[in-house]
Amino acid sequence: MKRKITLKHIAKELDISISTVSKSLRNSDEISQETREKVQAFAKLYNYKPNNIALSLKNKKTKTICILIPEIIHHFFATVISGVEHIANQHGYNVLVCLSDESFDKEVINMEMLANGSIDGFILSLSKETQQRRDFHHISEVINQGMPVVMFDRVTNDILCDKVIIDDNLAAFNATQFLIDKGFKSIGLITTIDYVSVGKLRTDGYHKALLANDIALDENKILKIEDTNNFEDAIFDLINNNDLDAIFAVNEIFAVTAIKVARKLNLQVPQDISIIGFTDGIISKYSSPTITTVSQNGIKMGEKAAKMLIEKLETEEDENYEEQYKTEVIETELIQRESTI
Amino acid sequence: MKRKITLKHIAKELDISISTVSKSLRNSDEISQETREKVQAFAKLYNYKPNNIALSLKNKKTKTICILIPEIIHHFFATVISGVEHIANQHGYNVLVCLSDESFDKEVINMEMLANGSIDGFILSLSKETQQRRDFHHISEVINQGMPVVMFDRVTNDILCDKVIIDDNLAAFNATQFLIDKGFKSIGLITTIDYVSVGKLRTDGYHKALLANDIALDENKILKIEDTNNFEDAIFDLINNNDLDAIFAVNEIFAVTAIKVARKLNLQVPQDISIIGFTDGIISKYSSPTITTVSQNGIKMGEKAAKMLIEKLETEEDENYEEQYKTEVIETELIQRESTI
DNA sequence: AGGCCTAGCGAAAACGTTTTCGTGTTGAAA
DNA sequence: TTTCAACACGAAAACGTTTTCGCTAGGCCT
Repeated sequence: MKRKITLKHIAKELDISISTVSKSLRNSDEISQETREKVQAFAKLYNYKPNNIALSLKNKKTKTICILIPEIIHHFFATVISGVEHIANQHGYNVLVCLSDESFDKEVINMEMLANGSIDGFILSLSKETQQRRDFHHISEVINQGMPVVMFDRVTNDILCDKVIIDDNLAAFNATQFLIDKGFKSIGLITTIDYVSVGKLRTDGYHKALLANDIALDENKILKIEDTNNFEDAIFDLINNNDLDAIFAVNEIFAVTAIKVARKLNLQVPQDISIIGFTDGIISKYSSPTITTVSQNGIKMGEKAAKMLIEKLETEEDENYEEQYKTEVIETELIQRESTI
Repeated sequence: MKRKITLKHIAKELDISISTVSKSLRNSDEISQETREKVQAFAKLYNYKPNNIALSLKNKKTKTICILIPEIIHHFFATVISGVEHIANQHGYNVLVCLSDESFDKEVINMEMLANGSIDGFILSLSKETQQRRDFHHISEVINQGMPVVMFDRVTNDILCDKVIIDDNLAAFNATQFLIDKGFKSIGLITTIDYVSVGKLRTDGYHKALLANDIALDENKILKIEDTNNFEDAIFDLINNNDLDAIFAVNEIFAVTAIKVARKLNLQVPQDISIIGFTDGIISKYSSPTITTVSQNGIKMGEKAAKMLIEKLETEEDENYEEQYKTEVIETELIQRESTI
């Protein structure tokens, strides 16, 4: 078991000072060619690699960013991480993944733990509980300490920072309009309860589309799901009690479950009822019928968020540039598949 | 923007030495009650938190582990990360996620980058390319430096370290036997090319089951897929050219595609043909018909791997305990759903 | 010969901790 | 009065770097 070799070891072995070793390795012209070569050869031979922790302490930069998300077993978040990792890697950054499990406390603890020099910045998406409480002190605290934060997807207006979102409202509007254009008038909505920001925005988009086309809003045709574990019966009732000719669901699971329920009710998709989902995940692609959906490009969101964060980190040097926060909107796309006519 | 406060600041402000501050905060009885309280109050007021990097440098422990996987947009790996994160969090560790993108080079670079004190240990699953090359020098090097490594799922016998696997061979045997017990004799296999370790093991299990039941092995009924982007036609040919009454697929995607192809060929699943998949992911659960599958408990694997790694890290103190490597086998389960009769 | 410049190197501080080992001041015992 | 222990605290080393600033020796110019 070879222990890691340090500058000190090299210095002692070659009988020169630590400074000389350090400078030789960085090819400083303060040091003679001869000495440089000697040191570099020795370092290579013993496979010297600088200790990152020491560097971090010295430079006050860890070259590590944290992505804090509600959960990871979720295709969308996984794609975001993938995008973040990709860009981070390109710029020599590592990615720490932290999970809040949709819990406010875990979110707070994680942020406090890491705000002590462990990382250079945060990319985060709010937990449900945090959105419900509307308590964001932990985030503003971190920002106040001078640590850059980029929020994505589940964001809040209460915090000033860089953000990456999709236009949930518009995307939902377009999806609903798409259904209306097909001639449907009785369009159901399967959504989440309002405190989930994106759920609310999508619901609003649905409203707007109906309004724009003079279709009366019927609350009976709107299902707000709270318990994400058991909602099949609720969807059953929704479809059974209303004479729907189309459904807009705010996520994949709701959409695929709607298809399943429709089949139970002897309704053919898309012949008898059209269904549109949200999030172009693996389910939409492989379900049968495949699902028409609003694609929410997680990879792009992750990439954008990482780029914004890293740019902030690298330009931070200039003390005298003034803080400017941007909100980037990633465009969505309606991917037509088999679940709509 | 409040800059982070350090021991030095507190010392200067209170006009005492750094040592006294440090000791006071750790409640050392070397320091008078009075001083301790004063310091602690001050620290609390200014929200002092020790700098983790400095601690890491001092303790030569980072309380961070890295999970290095081929990709993250893959339900199984996401569940493993989730399991790892869960246990790591419980023990006060952070999780760095690194992606090899199935590339040997990226795997090597990542490991070399992090083996310089950035992390305390690795949890890893080999990239395809690494398995193909059978070049594991980067891993043995890291182990030689005294850094604990736990491999999971895609492992190799060429490296001695802790491992967490499922019994792929047995699981495939059982799945095939399950089909045989249903009375099927013409069973197709959709698998990967042999250098993917788990693919080979599952193929072997299929062989064994046929052998044990005196069913002749027919190479025509075995499809080895290399290009994971375009294989639908290959599956079409497999089903079309052989009179299969069942199929065992070594992953979800192959299974769901087989169902789709079967439907194209006017074969009803499961009435005309039964299909079993591998990996209990989101597709199996939500496809229609839902897919009978071998559940490979990713969460458990992640948890187990994290537990093994952390145990090694925490007991490493005792220099004189001798290295002992274990291989843990996580049990699989055949989850019966609608794709088999 | 004296002065100055430069090449080549080393000492030391700094990053923020923890910890070991003093050191000075008490008060009490001898 | 001397001695000694206990108490309360500080100095400094250590972790592994980078970087600023000095220092020395040699060579050149006047």
